Amino acid sequence: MATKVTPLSGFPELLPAERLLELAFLDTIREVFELHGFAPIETRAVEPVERLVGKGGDTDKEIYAVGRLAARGEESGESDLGLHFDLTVPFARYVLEHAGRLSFPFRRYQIQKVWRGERPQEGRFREFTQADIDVVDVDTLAPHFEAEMPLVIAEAFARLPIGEFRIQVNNRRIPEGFYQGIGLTDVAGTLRIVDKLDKIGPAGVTRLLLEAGATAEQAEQCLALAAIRTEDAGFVDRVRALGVTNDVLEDGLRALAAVIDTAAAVAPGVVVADLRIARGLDYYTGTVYETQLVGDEEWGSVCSGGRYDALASDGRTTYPGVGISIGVSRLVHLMVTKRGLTANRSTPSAVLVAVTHEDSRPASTAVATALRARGIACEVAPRADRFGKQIRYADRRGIPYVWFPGADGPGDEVKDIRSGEQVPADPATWECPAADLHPTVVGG
RNA sequence: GUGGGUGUAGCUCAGCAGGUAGAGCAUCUGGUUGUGGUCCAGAGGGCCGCGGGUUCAAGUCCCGUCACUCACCCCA
Repeated sequence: MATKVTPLSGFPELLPAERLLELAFLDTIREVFELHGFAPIETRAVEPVERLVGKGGDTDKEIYAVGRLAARGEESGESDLGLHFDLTVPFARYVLEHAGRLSFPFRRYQIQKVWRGERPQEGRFREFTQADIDVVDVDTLAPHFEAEMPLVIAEAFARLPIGEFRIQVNNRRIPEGFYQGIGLTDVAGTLRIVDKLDKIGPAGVTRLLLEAGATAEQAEQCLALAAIRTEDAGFVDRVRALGVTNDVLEDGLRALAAVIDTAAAVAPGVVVADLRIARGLDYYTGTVYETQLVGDEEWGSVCSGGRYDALASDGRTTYPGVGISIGVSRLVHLMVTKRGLTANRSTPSAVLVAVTHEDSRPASTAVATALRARGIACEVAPRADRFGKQIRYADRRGIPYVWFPGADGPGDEVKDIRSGEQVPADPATWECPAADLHPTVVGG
């Protein structure tokens, strides 16, 4: 039965060359994560719904429910399951479940799909991949981990062909204490409004704040705070100059200054204090991160996270943590569609072994086996077409070399179809140039 | 969930005073009988998203519906 196929909005699928690009990104990310000693884990795709709800604010209603078709309408007694919408909530559950077998502080990385049922848009998907690192400890978490997270990301991003980027850091206690200090009680609501600053500008934010019940002076103070952005701990004096005193505020200033001082010493200019950012899910309690690509800030954040002190608790023991997550799908999608990045071929094959005649296919297969034994990815031509077609088969896929087996015994030759150069070669000794061994990232 | 836009060939799109479906690219074949890319010639390929209505006649007008898309919300 021929059913018309249509794309599913928000569930993107990549072509081979794009997937190879994504894999190249993932390889780099994983390598850097492991260089920093993060241990790999994977959690199941589903969690009991009651564990997911209430953790991510408005994401509650975006959770995908999962159930057996046969369970519909029956009193199954099964607990309701939902697909996880991030990797932090499942990780918190994982820590509680396996605490007895883990060593703390526990540092792990996790690269998996997550699902959110929100309306898709450019660079916003319903199914996407996150690459997440977190550190959790028992009862207390040393503050230096909050400086470490963005530095690991900075190292990974520096190895990716994505250009310049800025990791913006804030501490939620700063706006919280500040807003309280000037008499605003709806901290979350105010944060949400101020967060729109980039989109609607100061006048728009002022208008919304006034509508929310703030005075003109309070709105002005909010904007003054949000305007502060420094590459070092200079933000502390600028906040103090606003004349607001509050213990929570002071606490936040101290914490953020510590993160910025540490980060600035290692990666100056990459990690900046930006007091307007407030994002992240509801469970963040202190430091929060957000990352933008320089020149393409309107794309939104491609990496964010923060510190959470109460996400994982069994009632007796609390496991505070801090983590940060790369939006791999968004990053790759934007690189492909906006910057023209892709892989230089649509298959891993470095060599196409031609088939002279169907009768001699075993000889071609033997060549391929010899090449593979030495780590050279290759495939055998699907048909014993005339050589022009076999070369075209390779050309269409970006395969750089075509191997022509000799008629009888020796006499093999390999052709670089880009240059046209063709030389005698032996499958047991031929060296594929390192640059051609694997697909590489091109474009941009 | 709310509002706007768009649904025609694999892809990008044209067609609209209502009169039995087009272009470019891609694919395939041949020129080129075992060495590609250029060029030339040709071919295949469409319930014009779906359902209903108006009409002698609907890809074209009307209504509905679904999908995609942009914005809001929220977020990687």
